Amino acid sequence: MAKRSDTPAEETQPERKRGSGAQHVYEVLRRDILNLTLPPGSLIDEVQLSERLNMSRTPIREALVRLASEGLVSTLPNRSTVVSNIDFLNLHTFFDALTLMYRVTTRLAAENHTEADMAKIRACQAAFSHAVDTQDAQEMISTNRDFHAAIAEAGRNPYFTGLFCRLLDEGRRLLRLYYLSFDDRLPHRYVVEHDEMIAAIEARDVALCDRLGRTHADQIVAQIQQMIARDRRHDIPL
Amino acid sequence: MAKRSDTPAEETQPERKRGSGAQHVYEVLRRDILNLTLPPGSLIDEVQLSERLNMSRTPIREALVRLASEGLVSTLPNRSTVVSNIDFLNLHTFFDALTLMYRVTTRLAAENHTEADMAKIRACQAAFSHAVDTQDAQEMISTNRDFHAAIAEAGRNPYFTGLFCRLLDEGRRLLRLYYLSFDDRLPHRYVVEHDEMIAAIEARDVALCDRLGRTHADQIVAQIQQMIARDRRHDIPL
DNA sequence: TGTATTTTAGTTGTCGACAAAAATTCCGCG
DNA sequence: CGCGGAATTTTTGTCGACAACTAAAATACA
Repeated sequence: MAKRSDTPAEETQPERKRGSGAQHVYEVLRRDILNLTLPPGSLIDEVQLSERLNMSRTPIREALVRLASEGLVSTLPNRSTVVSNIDFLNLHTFFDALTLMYRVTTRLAAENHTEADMAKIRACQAAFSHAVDTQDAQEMISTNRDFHAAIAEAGRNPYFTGLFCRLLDEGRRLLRLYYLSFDDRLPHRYVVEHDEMIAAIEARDVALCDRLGRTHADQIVAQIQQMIARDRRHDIPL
Repeated sequence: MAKRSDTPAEETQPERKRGSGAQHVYEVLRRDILNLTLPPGSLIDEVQLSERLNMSRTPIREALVRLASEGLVSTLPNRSTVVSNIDFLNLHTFFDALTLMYRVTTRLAAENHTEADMAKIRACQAAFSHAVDTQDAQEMISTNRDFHAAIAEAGRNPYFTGLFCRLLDEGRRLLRLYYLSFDDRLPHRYVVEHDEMIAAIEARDVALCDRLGRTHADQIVAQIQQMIARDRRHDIPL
């Protein structure tokens, strides 16, 4: 495959703290994967990465193992590791899990949130609203994820939070696929729904949170399905 | 021709297949952690392990990274990694997640199971029933986990299956803590409930599966809480 | 004797190198 | 010109070694 000259330059100084090597490459790779800078199916070359980040292959391998156990990359034995591609055939399982987690985390947030949690959630919502105002699609996707992650954190259940964040990241890649140069008026609806969620959480109205979580999930699922359906037309061979 | 490997005992000969080093130590450590052979808080010494398993530190580190990202061990920076201890203060979050996953996976199994799934589930239930008959506590814990994991597999949602298996493993450690030399007549009740679950799944009765999953979870949660409460008495200082 | 500081031992994180396996190229033969 | 197999190249999995860092032991000092 042809090398791309616009690889993200991460030339760090040789001055690095001792334990942070693997952590650093983990964060870099994770960010690039979620931003689709490394599109699904990309081959990850260890020595190329080690040269680019000025470190040995050992910390890179450690980061790859971590990413593999989170499902972000797949490593074939004795073969190169590739960025996991999105399983369009089983998207419904993703939607099922996402919907349930939207509901559960919002409910739990209503029950367990503190004032500090609400402050964080409001800050995330402000960032999301700003991204919508400025029509920044990438920022919208990222801040939307942070908003719901903050709600999950307020729910105080690390098991749900862990699964939900994983799902949100997967959704981040999905949305990024279709949001590359496209936007519509739907995001305003999300801003409104987010505000409703905040109010319901603060009022500790569990039933309302459940309903809002479900409808919000339905919105996003419907949007993604619509995008896929619209995109399907290009797949017809002539 | 590929070389034939003997029984994967503790002391493996230098004859090992190339890619299987890290996998092997991962499985060994995982088994020992879940069996409480390595009790929570145990320090894991890399060089000691490398000597015991006749391999370098590199594959051992890879296995430790994987275990850490699954939460089975915690690795302090520049310090030794220890087996994660059970968070008794936040057990309720564990119970919440476990209950929800019991319900969801059983429901999905009712909707999506095939005949092959039912065969596997029945085989697991037979193994569990046999363990109950022979009063083998360790085998009961292990086969009970496999039974519910098989139901989750039949539900065909890898996100739920992943979280559920993680919870079941955590529960395996919890039960093992209290089942060391103790058993009562409760397991028979589990056999009956398992049979009811199988019937409900096969009948594709989603509502009944939901109810059975919830009550089954309640049983287990109540049992664990009772064990903890009984154990608490010893904690009173005089 | 108790406390602060230095020394020492031990463990982890990183490195470069080497061997095995796969991918690729090269070459002979039909 | 195409194809099968051997040789080469590339990439991964593993190894031993070393530096950085932590914890404990030993020493100095009030």
